[in-house]
Amino acid sequence: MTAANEETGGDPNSLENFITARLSRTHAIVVQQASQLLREKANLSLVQWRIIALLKAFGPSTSVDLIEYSKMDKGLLSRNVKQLVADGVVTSELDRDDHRQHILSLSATGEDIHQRTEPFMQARRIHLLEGISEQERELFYSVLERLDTNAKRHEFP
Amino acid sequence: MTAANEETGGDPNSLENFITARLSRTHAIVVQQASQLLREKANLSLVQWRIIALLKAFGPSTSVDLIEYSKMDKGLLSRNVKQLVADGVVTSELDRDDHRQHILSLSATGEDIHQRTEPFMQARRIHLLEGISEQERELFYSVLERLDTNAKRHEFP
DNA sequence: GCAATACGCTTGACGCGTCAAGGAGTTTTG
DNA sequence: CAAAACTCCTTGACGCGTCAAGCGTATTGC
Repeated sequence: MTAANEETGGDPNSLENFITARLSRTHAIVVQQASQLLREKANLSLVQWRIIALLKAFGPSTSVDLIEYSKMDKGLLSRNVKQLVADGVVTSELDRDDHRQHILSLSATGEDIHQRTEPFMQARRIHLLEGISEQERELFYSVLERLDTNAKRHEFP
Repeated sequence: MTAANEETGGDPNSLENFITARLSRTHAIVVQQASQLLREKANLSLVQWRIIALLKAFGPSTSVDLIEYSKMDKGLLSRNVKQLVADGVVTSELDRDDHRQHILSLSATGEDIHQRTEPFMQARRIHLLEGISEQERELFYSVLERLDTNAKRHEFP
């Protein structure tokens, strides 16, 4: 009824909790570190930076495109795009063929920001993956993928 | 300047973004699935369930103990404990030696809830890890750990 | 023994991320 | 060609998770 093993960091029933909690923790650390870097270097949120990176990579896109690429939430995207447009980083123009949607592109400012921040983010990625071999990374991704599908497969029957 | 490879799922610059985004995605899916299950079966949040599981595993503990075990945030813990106490799941009594802290334990109700939900959560874990060998899991954890330390090591110099 | 400091906990405020409702526009269908 | 159904996007509301301020209590150093 008393405390368990404290020295090992203590994973009692070894455990349930564990894989999800473990994932949560690393996720939090990594995201936080990225966010901090972006805030320092460019005063951008991670979401905003992702939008910029997506537009850079895929070129002018609609919201639906970006959602397809990144799987992010409609609402989240909408709010962040709004901010980026207000800041002059992204331009938004009505699609003349379909007035429901807008075509988003990087402005000159946006391109500039991307060019300035990209090196930092690249360095960050390299740093993050330090000591992890190609092979390990592959397996890591593959496990993530299996977790995805296993979790989805269980969404209520 | 145009769209990249759409068929493969499209990771353009292959990428930055990618490891963090990838982690975010799996994290979100797994957490969401767990939360849903808990809400259905016991009307508990994931955080609440973790607290219960920790108290079950480690026995009566203070908030500081729980934070050490789980690395969760003070505030988050405080709010959730408050709720659990209000619901009669957890009992909180003032430490007679140190009036700053309370000793938290599972009530009979709490024990009961744990016993009822544990099997579901265990099944979930097994299901989640299906198709992932012991060895792969080990490596997965080890990569997570390296990501942790790499991310922390980079927090601003 | 009493100020200064440290600790445990609570609270308020904020950003992220998700969901659901609804407006404006487009396509389908009878 | 008009009603129904669908699509794109915005908005409001909510829970999670983090951070910082503050209150009460313990401990330390003078």
